[in-house]
Amino acid sequence: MIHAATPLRIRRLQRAELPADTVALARFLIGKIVVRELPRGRISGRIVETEAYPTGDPAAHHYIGPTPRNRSMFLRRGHAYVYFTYGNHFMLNISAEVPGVGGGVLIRALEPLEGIPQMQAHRGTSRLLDLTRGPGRLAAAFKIDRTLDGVDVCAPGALWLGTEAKARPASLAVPARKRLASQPPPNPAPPVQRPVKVIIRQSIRIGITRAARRLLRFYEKGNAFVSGPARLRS
DNA sequence: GTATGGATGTTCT
DNA sequence: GAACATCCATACT
Repeated sequence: MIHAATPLRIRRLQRAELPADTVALARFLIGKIVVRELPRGRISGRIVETEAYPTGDPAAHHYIGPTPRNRSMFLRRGHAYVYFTYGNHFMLNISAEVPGVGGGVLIRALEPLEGIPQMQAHRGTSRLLDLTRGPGRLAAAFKIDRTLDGVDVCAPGALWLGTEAKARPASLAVPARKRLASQPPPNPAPPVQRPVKVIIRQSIRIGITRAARRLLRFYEKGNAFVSGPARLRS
């Protein structure tokens, strides 16, 4: 695959940019960025795999109506729904519909961008491919737990959604020597290798039993950070 | 590479 | 008591 190196600049997504539909949002979020602000620094990762849990889906936690656990999925689109499952793992979802209507997108895998040493510490492994491949792993790497349930991810704070900003044209860039010494460069992240062309594919969802045949999983074809068996990654 | 079983805590039947 | 939007170690092809 052809790759090109570009500097990483992230701008926050506005809620108006998010499609007002769960399935459309699941597709839209592929290639967008999850940003976690922590005292020791920023962690970020590019979304490479999602699953839609749309309104009326019997596999979705919101299917039974609002409860104390799932109420965040009834918030206006762009809020975090974080829950705990299998006795060990937190899962990060993004609410997707209008207030009072249940809908969510599960973030299943990320490609690590910034803060990799912190992710390694949180996960207890140095293996890059194991840091954020799978919903439980990425939540651990990003230190995501119940305290982030209900957070607005379209607002500044501990957890938000971003997208890659276009590199500033050289003619408009502030020369480094004119910056105050105390101000860091706007984007301290190193250049990131990324595919020039991203192909988004669709499949059945992973790990569910109800409505198991619906094609509501989206992933970046061939990306090494996508979870699941090989036939659901290619 | 794929397959299987155990561990864990919350929610639901 | 069972199920669960999972992970890990282990066994095997």
